Amino acid sequence: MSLRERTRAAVRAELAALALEMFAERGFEETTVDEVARAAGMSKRSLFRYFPTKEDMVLGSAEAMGEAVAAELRARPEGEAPWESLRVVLCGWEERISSSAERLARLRLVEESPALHARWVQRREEARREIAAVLRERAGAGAGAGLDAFSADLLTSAAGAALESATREWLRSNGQKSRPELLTEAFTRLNPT
Amino acid sequence: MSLRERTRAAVRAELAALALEMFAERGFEETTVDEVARAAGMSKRSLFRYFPTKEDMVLGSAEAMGEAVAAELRARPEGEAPWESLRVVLCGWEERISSSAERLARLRLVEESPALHARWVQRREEARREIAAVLRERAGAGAGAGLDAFSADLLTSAAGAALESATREWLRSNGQKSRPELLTEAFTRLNPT
DNA sequence: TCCGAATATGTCACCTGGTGACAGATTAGG
DNA sequence: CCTAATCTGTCACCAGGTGACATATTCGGA
Repeated sequence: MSLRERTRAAVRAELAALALEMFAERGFEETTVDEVARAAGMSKRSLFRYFPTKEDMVLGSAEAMGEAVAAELRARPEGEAPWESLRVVLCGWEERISSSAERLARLRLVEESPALHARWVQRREEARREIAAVLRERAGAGAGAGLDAFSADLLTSAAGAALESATREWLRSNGQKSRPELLTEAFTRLNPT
Repeated sequence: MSLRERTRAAVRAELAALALEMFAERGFEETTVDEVARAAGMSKRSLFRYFPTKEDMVLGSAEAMGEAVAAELRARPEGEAPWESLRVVLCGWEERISSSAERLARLRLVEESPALHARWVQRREEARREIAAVLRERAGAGAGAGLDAFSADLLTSAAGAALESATREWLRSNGQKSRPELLTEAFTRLNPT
């Protein structure tokens, strides 16, 4: 990575942190992009050169997740049941991500702001599509081989529901409960055939 | 209902039909509110007096559904398992709604336009919250009495996933398959404990 | 039938998120 | 140090909404 790319990424991270702070304090809708820009010492136009939309200042680059999960899913053993694959990959992902105070603030913000939540769900939907495609194209024999579109949709949507419920419960516990455990519990209760 | 309210509702329905037609033809994002307004022979401002947002011209008044489902849910027998209650109510609802060509067009539009889909999910999320509250406040004994917040969230989110998957499969079949049957299938496969 | 009050509409100005275009400042890297 | 790539600000603009105010329409009662 070149120096320019690194500085750019650093500035972006700084801007995201600033924006998150301001949004958490004064509310997402109530805070203007112009205000964030001026607090960061730059113009609205320049700020929009770092983030495509206002929502992205909070959500960050979550589009990478879908692709990564899809790749990990492809690496799972052939015979494994798709639901089990999803559980392993998502729980593993969950264990790797830090459940910091910043994450709590961000998720709370997302949960409370409808516009933000809508964007967030949209992101997850894109990821879900990718993951469903992986499940459909699965090779090999056994229960999880080459799912039809309906089954792939149902399983991935259910996994999304599990994630969502685990997140909300985590928020209710003020970040005290273990996210991986919550997710495992949700996956276990939902046991699609 | 007074005459004014009736005419207002009629005009609203006419406007919604016009908007749906225009959006289906030229795309949702590509069609301006001003264009719809002028096609309807009124100003942008007046059009916005019939619909709070552009998206509502397509989605209509879906907020009534959440409340109605919640009410029906409250009327289910005390001992019934919550998942079964959800299945019965939602499938019953599905059987009552006409699966017309217009509905197909609307759902296709919603599925294809990200902004529209986001709004739609948001609506369903509001309904889900209401329904989860009903499940939590359930009286009586048995498996479904007084669910904790996590269980209520998980079950309602899973029901949402079932609805979503059934809808997408219905769209893939060009409206040929039976929505109630698809929904029943989805509910049966997802069998949370 | 006519009048007053409620309601619908149009117009205008304005805000916010977002984008294209262009000019000038900055800086990486040879 | 020089040049080319990049960053930045400014300005104009678009689309979705909203508030305010004036005007027209229409409903319901006298």
